[in-house]
Amino acid sequence: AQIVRTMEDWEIVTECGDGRRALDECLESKLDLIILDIMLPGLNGAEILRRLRRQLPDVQVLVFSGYQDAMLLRELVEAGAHGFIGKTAPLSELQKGLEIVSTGGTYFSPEVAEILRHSMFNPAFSGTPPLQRLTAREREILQLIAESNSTKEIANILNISIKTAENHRTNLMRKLDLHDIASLTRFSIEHRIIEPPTRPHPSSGS
Amino acid sequence: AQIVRTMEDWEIVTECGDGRRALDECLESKLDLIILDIMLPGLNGAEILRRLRRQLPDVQVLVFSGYQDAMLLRELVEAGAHGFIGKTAPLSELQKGLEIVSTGGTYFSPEVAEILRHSMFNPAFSGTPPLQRLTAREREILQLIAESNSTKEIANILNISIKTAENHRTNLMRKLDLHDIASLTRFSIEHRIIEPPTRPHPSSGS
DNA sequence: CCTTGATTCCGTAATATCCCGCCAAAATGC
DNA sequence: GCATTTTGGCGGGATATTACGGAATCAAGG
Repeated sequence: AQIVRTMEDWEIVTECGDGRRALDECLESKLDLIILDIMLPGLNGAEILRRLRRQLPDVQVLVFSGYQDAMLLRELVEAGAHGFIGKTAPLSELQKGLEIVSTGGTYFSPEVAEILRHSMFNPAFSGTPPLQRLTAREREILQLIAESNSTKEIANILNISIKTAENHRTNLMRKLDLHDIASLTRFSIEHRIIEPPTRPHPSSGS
Repeated sequence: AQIVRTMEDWEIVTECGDGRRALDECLESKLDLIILDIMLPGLNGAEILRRLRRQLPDVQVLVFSGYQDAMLLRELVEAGAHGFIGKTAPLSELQKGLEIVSTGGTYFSPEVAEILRHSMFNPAFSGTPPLQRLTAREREILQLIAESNSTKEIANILNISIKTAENHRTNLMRKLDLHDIASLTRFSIEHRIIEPPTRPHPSSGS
């Protein structure tokens, strides 16, 4: 996650690869604008966004991601993103997005906006997706499970008791109707809670 | 899996969506040529190929798949595939492949052959990949684990005792240096042992 | 202000499963 | 024959999973 402060010029303040740390950094230092990279281990971008919104309702957030499917975009918009830039977008778009978002506007790159418009009138998106039925805490535990953390490790990471972590897992399993870790892992990949595993492909490199 | 018998004309004999059943069908009915679709639940195509080779060394196998990365192709060639056709290939290629393979030859579509040639001289492929260090049985158990089967269920599916299934799992976990189900699931997706989960994308359909 | 609802937190208990050692016999393949 | 694989067992600790109940917190809405 790259965190940018905008005073008179752009200045990179922090850059960290862990979701939970990124959230803490955002909350501590009072920023006006944040460029959020999703797909972070420990706590994914959409989750960071939801929490940021509650505690810092005024901060502007520009999401920066390599994936841009309709579900993910809707999730980010509902979580309060002010803009979205694909990782393949040219630098000019990033600059434009930064200017607009920093002045309180919203900016989505053209293709992204098109996807969002389509999804608005798609009945397939009318029902609340099962992922949204989970609480923030449950989504957090789900990601940690899919990242191979045991219940004890999760409890240590979140500073809660083992039993609490177990209860959260029980609840999210019931809500998702998934009752084993392999299913939760696949579900997390499907719904972009964790990074989709990519097979090493040496034939196209080096 | 589509199984085709070639007598004078092409005739579709069986079509089944389960890997283990497909293997049984192949072994029972004596075929000359098999079109094998990989990525089957229960037992993936590469695994079927390895076993087919042992019991039916003379059968011709044409692999039919949507994925065509270098690792997967090498795996299939080593397992004894006589040909490979991508799912996006035109019907003419399939026809050509069928003719060549049925007469004892080998056919790989042009792009696929190119990928294979490159991989031959790529040092990244020199070392034996960890997946190959597993035995056939261990790969089978690995897939079933990643498909959310419990140890008891695996034992029932394979008609072995629970303890045996546990031993296989223990051994494969040690060989892969992965010690939890979430890791095994992600590994199986990376290495195409199970279907890579794809997020439903309603904006492009119906 | 107070209540409601949701969320989060913590606990006990019981069962099932996982995961790890150790071991050994039968089948298979070279 | 010999190495590998596959099969099976005993024991035991750690963890997962479920079910039950209770209490503190917090964000609204009456």
